[in-house]
Amino acid sequence: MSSAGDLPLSGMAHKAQMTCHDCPLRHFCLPARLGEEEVARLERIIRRNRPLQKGEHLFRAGEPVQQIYALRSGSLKNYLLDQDGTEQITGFVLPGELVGIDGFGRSTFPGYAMALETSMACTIPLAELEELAGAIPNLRKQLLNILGRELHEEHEHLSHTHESAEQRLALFLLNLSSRFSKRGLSALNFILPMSRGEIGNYLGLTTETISRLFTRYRQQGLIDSQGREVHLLDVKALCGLCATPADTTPSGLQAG
Amino acid sequence: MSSAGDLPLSGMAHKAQMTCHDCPLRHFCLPARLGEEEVARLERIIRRNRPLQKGEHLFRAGEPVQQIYALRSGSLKNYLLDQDGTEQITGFVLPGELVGIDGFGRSTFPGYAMALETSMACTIPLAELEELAGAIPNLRKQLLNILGRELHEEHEHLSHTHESAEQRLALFLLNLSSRFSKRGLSALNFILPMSRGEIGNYLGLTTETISRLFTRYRQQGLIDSQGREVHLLDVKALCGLCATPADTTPSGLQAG
DNA sequence: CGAGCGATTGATTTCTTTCAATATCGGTGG
DNA sequence: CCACCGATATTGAAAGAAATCAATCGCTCG
Repeated sequence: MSSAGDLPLSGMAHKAQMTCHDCPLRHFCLPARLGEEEVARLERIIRRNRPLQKGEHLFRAGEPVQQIYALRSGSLKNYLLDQDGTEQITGFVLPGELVGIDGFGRSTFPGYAMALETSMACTIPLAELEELAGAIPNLRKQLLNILGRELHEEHEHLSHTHESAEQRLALFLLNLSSRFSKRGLSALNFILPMSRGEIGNYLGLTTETISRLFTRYRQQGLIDSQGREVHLLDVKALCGLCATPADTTPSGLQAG
Repeated sequence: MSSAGDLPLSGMAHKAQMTCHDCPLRHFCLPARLGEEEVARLERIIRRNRPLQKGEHLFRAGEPVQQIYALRSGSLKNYLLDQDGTEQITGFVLPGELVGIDGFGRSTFPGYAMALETSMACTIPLAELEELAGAIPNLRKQLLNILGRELHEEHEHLSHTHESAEQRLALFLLNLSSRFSKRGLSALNFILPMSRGEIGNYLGLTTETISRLFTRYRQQGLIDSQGREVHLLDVKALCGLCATPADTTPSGLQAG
């Protein structure tokens, strides 16, 4: 396995760009759409955190929602704990994405955000953000955009729920690939920040199933992989997996 | 089967309350948190639509996002069409809920909204709403609240993806029950606005599985049902189903 | 160097789907 | 008013996909 292009996410936005203005993720993040002067106003309310080590929490369920976060570097998992203490991963966060937005309208966070690797986040106080959103139309718009997009992605993910394990994992890999690519990393060669178990948990499958699928993909020449290192060899075929295998007649459910 | 308390959703907010001020759903909807004068300002930008008949679309994928909607009465399903034309239901909308919010940040709606029964919706022009959200802090806050809550509910739903069919349907019925109840309808006796097939589609199960589960629940005395009419007979047991089936055995009453 | 978690692989079981055959409901038109 | 129609719902039997149970391997970390 070569390792060309396998830059870790933790390397992103690492240098001392402590301002949105200089942040390479600026155009995906909250400051997108903002003019220079507006960015400066946003920057003024944002604080930076010390880096999180792998396994550390950015926040936990039950903590008061006084701020949300934007991930600068590294990666996180969001998860809920159901009543019997089982972890349910609801999503993975890459640099430039907001964290904690499902806490809007609640006094305390409903879930957890844990670093999958060394990570840094920007802290955005909620009261100040809401106020600023009143004053800056483009910030308001961007906030709604992010929420709307997030909601739609959730819907898409949900709509894949009933597909086969094979399709779901292919979709997952392609989704990651596209997100890495948007951040200037290789779309074809990357290192998974999460374990097989975490992928399975997220997709509603077991560790064993994920492992078997990786093996099968490898045997079919769709990917090459070793541990968390993944190379997409045949993106077209992976896409093909995601589409419905055969055209099954969409029999029921038609309303007029 | 008695039919006490089985008020149809289409009866809600039916009389000529054409203002938010007089709308019984006001406290769940966008105007929650707003003072009298602010409600009046919101009202001024809202239009009412002609009623939708069952099967009619409130909007379709690809239509420009110039407005969102709030459901006044009746019920809708939201769905996506995947590339091979299969319908994927992403949610059901009850009175007082916003529709089309996953269109924020897009030029066109990603999905469809179709009436499950005769329904009425309020139309909220997006440009005006965004502007008003700039001027009214509580409106801004409520908008974010609704989006945040929606996102969280989506996460919860997602986190149930890997549970058994039995658990998922129980969760679904209890969720509906709670939403009906919040709207002043009976929590125990209600009429499903959607078909078995639509429930299955939403939950990632087949029509047959849903049908079998209804039969099983009925045999176990958990519910009584006939067609779309449902009576919850043993809410506690239904809740029990949702909790982990595993070794949380309170007493040995449960037969394998 | 040992311990332990994560990954892989195999065998078996279980649940849900699929295929197939009625049954029932709601509406329509004769 | 009643018979008929299509759509929806129910039920059974068989097939299939993924979970579960179980064992091994490999790597990282202390």
